Amino acid sequence: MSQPADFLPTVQALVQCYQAFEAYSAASIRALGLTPSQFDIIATLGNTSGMTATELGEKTLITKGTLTGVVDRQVDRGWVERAAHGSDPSCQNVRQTKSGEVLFAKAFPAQMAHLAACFADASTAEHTRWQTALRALERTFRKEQP
Amino acid sequence: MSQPADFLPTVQALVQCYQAFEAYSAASIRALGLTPSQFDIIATLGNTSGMTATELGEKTLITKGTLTGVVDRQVDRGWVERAAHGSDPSCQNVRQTKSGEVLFAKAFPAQMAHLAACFADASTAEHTRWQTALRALERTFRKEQP
DNA sequence: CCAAATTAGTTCGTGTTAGAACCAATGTCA
DNA sequence: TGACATTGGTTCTAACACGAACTAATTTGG
Repeated sequence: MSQPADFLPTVQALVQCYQAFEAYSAASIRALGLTPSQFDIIATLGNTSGMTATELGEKTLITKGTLTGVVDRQVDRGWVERAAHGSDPSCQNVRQTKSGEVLFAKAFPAQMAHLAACFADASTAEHTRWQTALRALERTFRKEQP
Repeated sequence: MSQPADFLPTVQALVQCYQAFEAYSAASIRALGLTPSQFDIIATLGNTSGMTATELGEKTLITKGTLTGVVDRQVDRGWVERAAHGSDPSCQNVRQTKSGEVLFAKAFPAQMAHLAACFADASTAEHTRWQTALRALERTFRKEQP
């Protein structure tokens, strides 16, 4: 049986790594006047013709109850709009407005540049190692789920 | 210069891995009738004679503004208390009550057992790989900070 | 010895979060 | 065709979350 002494360092390393990423990433997003969730929506909707709220929730990992509010606020700001879904009238199509596209065109490259800066001297091999390790660890957490 | 195509998969893997951990971990914490933050406080304060709010915030990575509210609610529930700090009267000593200790004694082992379950067949070598990768990735995010 | 900078906590405003209960429209099956 | 489950969204509640502004107490400098 696995002991806390074995897995706690792993869990702590994961949490600290994620927090470091969050802090680094959020700093630049906030500098753009956005929250992380708002950026997430804008980035996901950018260069698409919109999608249903359910789809948007799946891609951004925001639950549907939360999504209603996040989208509401973006509608208020005029960045996205809810339109009727072509085929299925019970769905809606959430998509960016012109002003949302302008914001996307400014914010997305800025954020990519910010992230690129800290990865400037990471090799391809290193990225491969990271991805392999992270995916294996993710499977560890998922395999126990129903 | 680093391209999004290089580092985005890494970032996505990190976020998805963390989300998987959060979901797995939070499920069992909620089953105990606690929130992740509440558990964090209880676990950090367990088996100690208390600490200052600042110290508690550093260990749990909860910012001080948030911490006031989280501790308030635990005081209401009778799990922790704010006492005067021995030496420095401008500090306080946040510590568990008897009832908090009872909760810790029940909740902490339960959560450790839950985590142990998913790590049951992870080798020591695998933990080492994970920790090495995560710490290197964390440094990547921190080295750019002021 | 007093003014200015620091430190520990609280308060406040805005926004995010999960989950449960809810509603309306659609689909299923007897 | 009519009860019934399913699906897509919204609403509600309780709890976090962060940053900024604030208070009170302690240091530090001159």
